[in-house]
Amino acid sequence: MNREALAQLFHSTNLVSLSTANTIADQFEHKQLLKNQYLLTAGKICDEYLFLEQGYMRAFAQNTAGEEVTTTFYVPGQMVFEVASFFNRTRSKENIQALTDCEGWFITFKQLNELFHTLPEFREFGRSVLVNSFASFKNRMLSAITETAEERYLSLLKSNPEILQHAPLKHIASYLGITDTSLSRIRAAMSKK
Amino acid sequence: MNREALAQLFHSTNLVSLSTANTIADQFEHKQLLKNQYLLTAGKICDEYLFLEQGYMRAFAQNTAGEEVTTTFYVPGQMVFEVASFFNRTRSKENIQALTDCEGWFITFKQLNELFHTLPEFREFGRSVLVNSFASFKNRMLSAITETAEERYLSLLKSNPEILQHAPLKHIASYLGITDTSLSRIRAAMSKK
DNA sequence: GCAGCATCTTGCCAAATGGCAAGAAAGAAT
DNA sequence: ATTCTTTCTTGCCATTTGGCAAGATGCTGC
Repeated sequence: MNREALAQLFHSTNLVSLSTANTIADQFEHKQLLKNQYLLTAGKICDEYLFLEQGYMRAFAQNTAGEEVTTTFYVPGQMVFEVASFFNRTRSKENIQALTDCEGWFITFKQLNELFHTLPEFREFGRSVLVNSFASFKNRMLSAITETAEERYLSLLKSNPEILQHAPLKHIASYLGITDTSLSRIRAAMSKK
Repeated sequence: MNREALAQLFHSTNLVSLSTANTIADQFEHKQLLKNQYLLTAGKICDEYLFLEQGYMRAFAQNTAGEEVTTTFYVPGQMVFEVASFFNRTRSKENIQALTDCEGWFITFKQLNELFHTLPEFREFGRSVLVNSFASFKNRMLSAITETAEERYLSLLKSNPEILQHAPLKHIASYLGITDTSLSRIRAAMSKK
């Protein structure tokens, strides 16, 4: 993908005009990540606002017991960054890692703010990214506290089947809030139906 | 509380100057809610951006099984509104209700945007509200999928003990993702220790 | 091809949580 | 004060999920 296509993508959200989208896209730099490589490690300040073009990524944190918990899976087309660390300039509690070889485009916090300043339209884009990920987190929260593990697995299967091809079972299990053992059993039970 | 005190509060976030805070506060209108009264009902578009000055509120949604699930508790000092509905101008899936008699100050979506436009500093305030609630949702998500019900109850007890005084058990239970029966048992077990 | 390691499955049993229903306690309305 | 309603607790048992360990499968590097 080239910058022109990137601009098209920004424009296709209907949040910015094509000329604005072009100015924005000009600021982004191309980025490649190899499988297992980190975009962000815990303790650092997230400074990259990445548009994921190809590949799959995950964010994970350590819970109080010290176990790795996958908090988010990223698929192509999404913006990848750690919201709190990026905007509050605080040390991230999370890591962001490539599940497969990845390609994308990123800008830094400084650049993002400059764009926000010179192109107020772009703020709408930024806000939209934030609001939408907020909403999807709330939905996941709701499903986490009201649905069974099997139901949550089925939702994921429905909404993001590609993830299952690219992430090992244990990551999916921790994302769903269960152990890999339980997930394996759930799959076994489902295949018997 | 008067507008001057409200301005002080905005200013004390260190995100806006005192004069900006005054201009902002001038736009807010006072609001009173009686216990059980709704600020927002599902199906409507959230159009009030409310600073909660006194009292306690909750947001709740219906899960797929049709049961009420409390998604958020609000305590004095917080901004109360449904993020996705307010910013995307979509019908809210959630209800926001007063748990006790409440007082606060609100502006509409239109006013908020005008302020964002005339006082770019205020955008920082708006972004901060969004980013911080995002972060706290993520933490709750993490605790929802990795901690036991008892641990989650203890966290709530520690972080928001006032809530327990003002919300009935069933709301707290659904917020924690368990039944009121289970929560009652957890409390019984704890008091025996 | 083979050693070594990570991944996935399965059996056995334990712990956590839920469902239902009865009753106790507390509040609200008259 | 009495009644009515909501809230909270408890007993009995079912279901869901976890912990541990063994084995099976598959991938990676040499």
